[in-house]
Amino acid sequence: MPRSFLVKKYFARQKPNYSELECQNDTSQERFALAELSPGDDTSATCFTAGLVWDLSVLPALYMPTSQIEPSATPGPLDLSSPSSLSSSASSSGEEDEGRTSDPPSPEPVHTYAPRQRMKCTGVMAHVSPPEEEDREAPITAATRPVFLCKHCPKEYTSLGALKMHIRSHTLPCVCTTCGKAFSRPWLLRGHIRTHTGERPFSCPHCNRAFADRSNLRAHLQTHAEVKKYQCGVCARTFSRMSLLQKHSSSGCCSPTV
DNA sequence: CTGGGGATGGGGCCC
DNA sequence: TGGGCCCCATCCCCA
Repeated sequence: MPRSFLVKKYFARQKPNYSELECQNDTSQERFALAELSPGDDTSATCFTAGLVWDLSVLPALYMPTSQIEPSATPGPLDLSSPSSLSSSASSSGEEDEGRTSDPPSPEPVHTYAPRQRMKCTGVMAHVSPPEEEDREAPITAATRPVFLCKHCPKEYTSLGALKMHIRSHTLPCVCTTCGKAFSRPWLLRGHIRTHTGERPFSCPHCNRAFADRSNLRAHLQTHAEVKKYQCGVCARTFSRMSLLQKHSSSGCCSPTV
């Protein structure tokens, strides 16, 4: 269930000093440009793409030996003087999203509370796992299929694409020009930019309340539902969010969950 | 304490 | 193969 258990837990818990987002794993050789990313720092190689800032010095560096990373090869400061691009293009991309908003959540089955097995947050992968980690389904047969290892953390992937996607969560190449916060994916940044622009392209058909994020609208729609998505297996009470159900369960209505 | 909004992360899927 | 998006999930904060 928790998909963000791997990295950057600190991200949500504490408002990070974004200038410290560099290499939490302290792979001392690996020095990604994010270290230089601070609000207003235009010296890092960044460029605008539809309101996004891409740190071009990061991406190519991911997949080459550090010895090949040539600092001088990174493009010099690009033209960052497009202040209007932030809000305007952000809204345009938001409008793209809006075009797809219209599929309201179909009637979804009510989920009874059967807490899924929480993946162990060990950060230890199969090939280095102690034997007791056999709870991992589908044991990896390292001998028969390629394994792509993240050099920032112990995670491993069976496809390069998946690994590249994962590595972005370390390098955070998408940087907000307003506050300097970095994200792993462009659309995450777009969503973040909406917090600056106030754009809320997702509106509730029931109450016209607007949201900047589709997921939040979806959660909100649950509040309109008579029967909510998450149901207590003991008292049959329903909740709009899993977290509420979990609170409910752990607060004594039902036998405490583990 | 509960319910809900805001913000964010990541895997999977589609093009 | 990569980018974009969907969907689910989580955490924080506030009323």
